[in-house]
Amino acid sequence: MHNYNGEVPRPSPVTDAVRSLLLGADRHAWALDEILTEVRTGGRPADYSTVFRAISTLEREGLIERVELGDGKARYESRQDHHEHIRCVVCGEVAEVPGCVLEEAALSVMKRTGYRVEGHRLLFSGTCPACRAIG
Amino acid sequence: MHNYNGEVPRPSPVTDAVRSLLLGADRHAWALDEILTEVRTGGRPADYSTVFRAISTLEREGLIERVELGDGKARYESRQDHHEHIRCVVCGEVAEVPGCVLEEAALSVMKRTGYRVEGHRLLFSGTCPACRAIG
DNA sequence: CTTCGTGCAAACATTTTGCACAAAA
DNA sequence: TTTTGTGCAAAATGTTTGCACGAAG
Repeated sequence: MHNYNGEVPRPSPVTDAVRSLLLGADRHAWALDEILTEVRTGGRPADYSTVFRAISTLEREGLIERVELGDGKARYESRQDHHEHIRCVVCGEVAEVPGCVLEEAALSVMKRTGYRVEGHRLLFSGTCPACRAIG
Repeated sequence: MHNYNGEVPRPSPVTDAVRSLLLGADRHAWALDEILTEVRTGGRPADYSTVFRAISTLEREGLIERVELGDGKARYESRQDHHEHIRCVVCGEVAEVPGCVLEEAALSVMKRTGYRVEGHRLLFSGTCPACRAIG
């Protein structure tokens, strides 16, 4: 494929794989090791550092966003299709909360803090159905 | 001071200092190194590991809570006086958002995910007044 | 004598960077 | 020949644990 300058980009299989994974159909927050595993499962040998650099590029381009959900590992997800998360306090399983409940809260926050609000990240915690069934 | 059993607890200056810092008047989210610095500033030599263990104890007792605000460092704060945070995307400065805007969202989340909601953590991001003045 | 709080150092986990090489421009 | 994507290894950062000692019960 050609870019705007008519130049033919050099092939970058690992970076491309990371790109299509995070911006593809199944969009959610991926940890670095999960991305690596997924890329390798796709038949492509890849290195952690290469995945990291691909992620850094995507982040710099503003296509993805770093998310921390409380387990000490950074995750990354597409900046489109904004949604919140909920994590089970028992097993750590993370699910997504479709929709957004607080776009309208921004003004209130600005009044209270003086910050200009440009985004938010909301993490619910609770107990998932499976853990509720067990415990 | 005596406890319920009439026993005299052994003095634990470092742990006590951490305790009163996080549960004291100036309540906000503290990173481990900030806690260590603060304790030492208070005139008490202390070790990182001791602070860590004090934090672990407080967390196990349910008095404080681990919070991750996106800069790769864990923070801890009192579980009382619940509030949200907002972080400046330019300088990283973290401020608190007084009040809570979404206690009522829990039911909605439960309906959408099937999780029983037991808590939440909301992090706004934006630009703080100082960075807006500079940039 | 036993227990507990602490410091020191090392182990771990995760993220980030330096370096070299091969393939593509 | 120069540039870029990649792998390998190591550094850097932050969290957690093992061990020993000394002070308080």
